[in-house]
Amino acid sequence: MLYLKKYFTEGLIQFTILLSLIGVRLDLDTYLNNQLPPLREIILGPSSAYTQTQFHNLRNTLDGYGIHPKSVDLDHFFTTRRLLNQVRSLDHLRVPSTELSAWLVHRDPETVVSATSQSGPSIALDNGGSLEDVNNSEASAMRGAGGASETTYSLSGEDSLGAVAPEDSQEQGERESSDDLSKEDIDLIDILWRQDIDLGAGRKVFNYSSRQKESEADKPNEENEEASGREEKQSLTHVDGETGESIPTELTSLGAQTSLSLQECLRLLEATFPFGEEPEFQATGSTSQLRAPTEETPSTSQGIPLQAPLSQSDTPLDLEQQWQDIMSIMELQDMEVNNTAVNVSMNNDPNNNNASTTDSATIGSFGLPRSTLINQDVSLHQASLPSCSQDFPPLFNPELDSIGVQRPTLVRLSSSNSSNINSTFGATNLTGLFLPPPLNSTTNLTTTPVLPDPFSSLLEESMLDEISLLDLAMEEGFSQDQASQLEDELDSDSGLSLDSSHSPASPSNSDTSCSSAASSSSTSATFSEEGAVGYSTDSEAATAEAEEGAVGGYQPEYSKLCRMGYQDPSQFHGIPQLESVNHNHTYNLPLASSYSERSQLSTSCSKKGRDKQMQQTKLQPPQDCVDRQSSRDDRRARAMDIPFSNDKIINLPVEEFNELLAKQHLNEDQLSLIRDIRRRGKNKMAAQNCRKRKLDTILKLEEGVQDLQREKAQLLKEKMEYCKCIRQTKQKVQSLSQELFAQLRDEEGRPYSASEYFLQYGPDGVLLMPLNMTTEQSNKPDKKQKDKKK
DNA sequence: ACAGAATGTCATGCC
DNA sequence: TGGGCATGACATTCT
Repeated sequence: MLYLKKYFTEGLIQFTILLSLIGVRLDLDTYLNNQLPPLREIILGPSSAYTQTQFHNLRNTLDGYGIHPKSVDLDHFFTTRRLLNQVRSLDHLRVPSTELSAWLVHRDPETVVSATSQSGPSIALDNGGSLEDVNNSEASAMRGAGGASETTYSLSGEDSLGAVAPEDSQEQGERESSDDLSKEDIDLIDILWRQDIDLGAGRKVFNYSSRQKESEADKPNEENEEASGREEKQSLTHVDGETGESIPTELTSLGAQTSLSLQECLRLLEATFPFGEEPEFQATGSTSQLRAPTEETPSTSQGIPLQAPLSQSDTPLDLEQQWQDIMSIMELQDMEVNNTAVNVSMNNDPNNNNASTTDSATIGSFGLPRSTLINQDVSLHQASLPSCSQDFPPLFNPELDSIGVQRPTLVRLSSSNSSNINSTFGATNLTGLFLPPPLNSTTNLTTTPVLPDPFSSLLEESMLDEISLLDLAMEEGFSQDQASQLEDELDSDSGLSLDSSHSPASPSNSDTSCSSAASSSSTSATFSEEGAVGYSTDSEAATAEAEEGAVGGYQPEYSKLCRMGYQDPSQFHGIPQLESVNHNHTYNLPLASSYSERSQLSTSCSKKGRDKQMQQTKLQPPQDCVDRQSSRDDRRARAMDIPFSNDKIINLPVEEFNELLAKQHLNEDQLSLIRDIRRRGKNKMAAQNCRKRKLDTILKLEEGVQDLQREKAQLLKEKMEYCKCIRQTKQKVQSLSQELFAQLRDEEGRPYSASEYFLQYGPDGVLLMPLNMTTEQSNKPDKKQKDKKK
């Protein structure tokens, strides 16, 4: 009797709620018409997840507000429960409907007993009809204004779910084959419809719904479900008109539809599916379950009804119910279901991220702060899916998606009770999305370990990457500048900052140009400069060229090279290579040419040098700067009246030089001077070449240093990338390990304690090892071996 | 006047 | 052995 009282009281409360809803009805329609489409688009989206969410919300709202007692849902609900029990007996299936019934369990802790009866409520409302006579109860509900009574039923059902055992015992009589049950349900529904008609309710709806049942095979409306939503709504409204109760009617219809869908779903589960692996189920999750039936049922206007609840889902009652739903789910369904959730998330098509986004968006549509929403999601997730702490990571991690396929296997390994029906799980997730923060806080009370927020994890990872790079750079002893430099080098292929002027290209050419300008009398175009005059001879010219070509990078600064003023700067054309070897070796030049050019080009006459030169050459000051510009050997040669040019003296081959000397009758001093001039000249050129080579060597070394630095930078970059990759891999492995561990269940379906067990990876796969067990003992039978994920 | 670079010269060693 | 080259060291020159 206590139960009856409770149910009755509750029925009254719900009835009141329905009345209030009636008053709002018009607004509701408007709201639906105007805002549903956008909401739909925002919340639902194109994916199956959309339907899930919608249906879920609908279900919630229906439970809270509006499953009309008239609806056959009640009857079907009981059937559903019965089916559920059967399914449970199969020990590998979790029926989503269970969740539905569970919603109100917590809401009315007292009614826990309810399990004892679904009939209880019916009796209370309906004048104590037999508990099993759902029809009567429903009829009474109709009379009473329906929604309340229906809700009561649902409550009872939930209660029953909460206490499965009693429920089972009471419903044993009702248990029959699924086929029989369906027929029976139809009959009951017809009875209810008749009663409703008597009450003024339109027969259309009932017939329609009944038709739905009868024509489960017909699926014409499946796809039209959304499109026809409004039409259906209209029809529903029309029915309401008949009854005179517009809203109730609609609600009733909704409830009926929902119930039908649930029943059908159950039937489908039992009859059609082996309860193991219906792809659609796994793919769509709980919602898919719910949705599938609805689609099959031609009738209904799920679209609209669903939407209506969505719009109203903000109400505390819905939230509370959702919360209760989650709680009940948590109680009723273990981690196994959670595992299925993973599948759901994994199977949510390639748009896992989108799915998550959609969820958040949906939440946002309900006016909840986004941040809160996310947290909410997390907390809910934790609350409802304590063992699924790692569900989201795969959801967001594309790499983990591949794992999802194998998850079912893992689940099976972990627990024999695992069910392939993920609907419950999915529903849980969805429900969680809509839970308000306060509820979440309470949720956390029941949660186990804190689960990582998927978004935060993503951000964390990305941030870690950046930070790690910096850390790595710091570890390498890189300063900011070096780091930035590294960045630049990494970005640009031309990391070499060497001055192009350092290029060792064709020094001989430069020499040539310079020399040609410097000495008109030089016999060799390749090396006519005074210092190089010696190479101007045929035999030596080639040698000189080759030698200088090998030297290559000698590049004194232009100003310095030309400071002697013999060469016309314009001839260098700014070519760095040409700047080499511009020294004034006038002593090699013929006096005439030397003098002439000096007079033209030389502008600077150092008094000191002039004096020195004058002293050395003993020339008279009046001979001006020409003498000053001349080299000492030139002056000496002039002073000694040497008949040859220094150029010839220096550059002639030994044989020719000797012949030349032999032809000329020179005294000892002259011969000595000529030999010294030749020696010094050659030594001068040798010195220049030597310096060139030295400079070239330096430049090459510098270039080598640059190359090494560049190579170092590249290696460092690679190292950083590898470190990053390793770090990411470690994180993934860790997350996967946690996820896997969280999904593991012992024989009793309980999760393993992280303080007692750990996962060990080996060539044969993943092993669950006790912490106190050493690696050596790892081969003992008690450990469980898992398939490798990857 | 001085520093520093460029250049020239010498001495030396080597081929 | 002498010529030539390379190079270090020093001196000179120049800026």
